Amino acid sequence: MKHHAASRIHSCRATALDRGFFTRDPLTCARALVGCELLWRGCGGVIVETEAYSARNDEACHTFSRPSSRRFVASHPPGTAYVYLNYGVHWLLNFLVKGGPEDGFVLIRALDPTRGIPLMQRRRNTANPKQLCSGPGKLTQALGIDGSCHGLDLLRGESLKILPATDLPPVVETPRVGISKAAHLPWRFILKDNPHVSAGPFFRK
DNA sequence: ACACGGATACTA
DNA sequence: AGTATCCGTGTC
Repeated sequence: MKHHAASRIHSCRATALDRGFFTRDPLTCARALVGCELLWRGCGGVIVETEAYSARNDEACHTFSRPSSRRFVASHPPGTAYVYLNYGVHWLLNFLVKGGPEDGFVLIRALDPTRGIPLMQRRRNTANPKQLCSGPGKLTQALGIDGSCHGLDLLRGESLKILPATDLPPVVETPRVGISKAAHLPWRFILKDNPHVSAGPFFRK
């Protein structure tokens, strides 16, 4: 049986994720976020693709080469949004993981849209549902997330929320996309057979 | 295949 | 100041 978000969006989800969810290692968090529903100001979708970045010995993690990123980890609680501009073009959304065996981030790479679809279609300038959130830059544009969201605490305020998965979804792990360092690590997690997973530059699935 | 575009952290 | 790099997308 196929596992599409649309079959689950009308079922109940419990209250939003707590801080303890992000007080684990980045790989556990990245895998567990697949199937959860991300909400931001009336728009949102089920997370269908994530990547883990570890602050411990991961050359692809910002903390490896960016002092500002290490300061961010030190001065914010787990669950804080880490948003940055990549290639001068696209905002990318991460969440801080902290206080467990190792700190790090989870990059949100793709959503299966569930809420605010007309608004996301306008922001993305396309009606194609598969073009709305099928990539880390696409989903931030669709949701209207930019640098002003950097540092927002997921566990405070009501505009940014993640609701837990309603069941244990089938998750496939693959190498991370688009990085030059530590590219072999299988730290990308996707919802099996979901059509909204990003294609990526190398069409990896 | 390539253009687009800016923050960050280097070198000096 | 100048340079290298970077967790991508759209159009060529």
